[in-house]
Amino acid sequence: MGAKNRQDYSPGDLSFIPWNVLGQLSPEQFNALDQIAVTRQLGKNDFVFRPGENAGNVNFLKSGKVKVFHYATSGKEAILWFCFGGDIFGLAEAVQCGVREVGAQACEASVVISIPQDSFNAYLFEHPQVMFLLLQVMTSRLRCLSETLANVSGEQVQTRLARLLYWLCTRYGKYETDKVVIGVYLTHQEIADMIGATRQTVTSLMSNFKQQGILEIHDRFIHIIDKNRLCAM
Amino acid sequence: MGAKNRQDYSPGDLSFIPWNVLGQLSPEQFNALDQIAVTRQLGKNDFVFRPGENAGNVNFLKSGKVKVFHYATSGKEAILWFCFGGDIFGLAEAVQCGVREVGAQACEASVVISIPQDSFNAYLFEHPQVMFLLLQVMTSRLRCLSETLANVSGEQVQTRLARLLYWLCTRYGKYETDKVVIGVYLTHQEIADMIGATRQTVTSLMSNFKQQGILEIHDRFIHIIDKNRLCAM
DNA sequence: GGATGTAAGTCGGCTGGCTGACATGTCAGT
DNA sequence: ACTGACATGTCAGCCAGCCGACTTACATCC
Repeated sequence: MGAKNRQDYSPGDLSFIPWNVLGQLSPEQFNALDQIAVTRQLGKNDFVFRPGENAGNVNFLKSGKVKVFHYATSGKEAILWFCFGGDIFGLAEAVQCGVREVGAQACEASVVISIPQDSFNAYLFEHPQVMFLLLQVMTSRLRCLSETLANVSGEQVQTRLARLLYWLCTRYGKYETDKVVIGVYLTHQEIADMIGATRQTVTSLMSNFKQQGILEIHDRFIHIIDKNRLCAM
Repeated sequence: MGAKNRQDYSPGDLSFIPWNVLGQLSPEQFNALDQIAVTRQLGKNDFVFRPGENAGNVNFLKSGKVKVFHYATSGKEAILWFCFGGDIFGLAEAVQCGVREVGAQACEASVVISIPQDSFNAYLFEHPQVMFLLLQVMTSRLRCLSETLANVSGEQVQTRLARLLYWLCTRYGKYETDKVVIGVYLTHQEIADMIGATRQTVTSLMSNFKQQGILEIHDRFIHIIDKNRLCAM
């Protein structure tokens, strides 16, 4: 079921359960799902759904990048996570037939498939293996959010940024000789929204990290030079 | 499956899916579960499990009160939620065979049943209805944590406290004539840990609320007099 | 009774990080 | 080449809320 054994696990390594759901389905499971799905093409900044809408379906991201976020009353948005190829999103409200509390917005051109809630639930009972996989993915996200929450409510901004970068390394990092390239492009604003800080603070902390030789920016991508120093914070 | 219909739902009302899992099982489902479980009696402040331990089992709370929390490096603890009769906890790590990232501690004398991970997974495949219920509960908690995260990272402490009190009303409130009694006893420190603030700040804000006539304390229990004013914040 | 422990209440001082404002750099479209 | 849109970089001012320290009020236990 995609669970590696215990040796692969290190504290804070939340990629233990791959979030890519589609990639973990058997061809038969995937086809059955694909048949009840509707495909949607999205441009940059298009919404898959907005907070307040009625939730009638579940979504999978075939390609692109989608952010799932939550608005505070102040208008500030908290990014819960980014979805990449194969990720499921919008399950929570669908499975509970409620109103969307979060929004999902494409950060770049993306392809999304949507499945009506009822057919999806029926599908799950026909494929208990998939239901179990989803349980694993959801609990994995729960752990991830728990950790984020503990960080935001108990750590300084610098620490939170260091943690986020470290986490991005383990989840989206491409390892090269003596450095790690974070394979996703994030703006300072997005980073700020992920750690509960302001854009300005992120900018200045990133400059600090650059000066300290912890990281470098090339082609808008973050290269982590000294992962250990990051870990120490 | 315990899902009420849409009319019962109001924004922010996260009690939509009851978290009480045991109470939603059929007698047959419960007995099958009970047979593979080990019962444990816990005194006040006993740990069910601590952060860092290997997670080999899933727990249900039969009676009492257990808090699930996450330590920050500073030693500060973030309380993720409280568990009451029937709640499941410690599923995340068990289902992923990992190390505990959170701790679970009894706040009062409690009775817990524990089920080894392997037998529990087998049980789930034999009872897909229960697996689906867990998926609902987990996604419900995911929503709850998402909301908390958005609050902590985007709202003032006063707002966060007001939100927490409001949420406690809907989840644990006993409605009496023109007031709501929050049916769980929480110390200021615990409240602070739930909203990412300090004990002192909570104390002084609670005094404010008392002076404003929003709430009263009787026998250590919080009575909400003016729920609307709370809601407005 | 006294001792010990835990929760609640109060206050002054300090500071991390937010606010707002502006300058610079870069890209896409016309 | 010009324009608009968006990202990054920088800085002064300010304040919400943390920190540390102390007091009071109840419990519980010997």
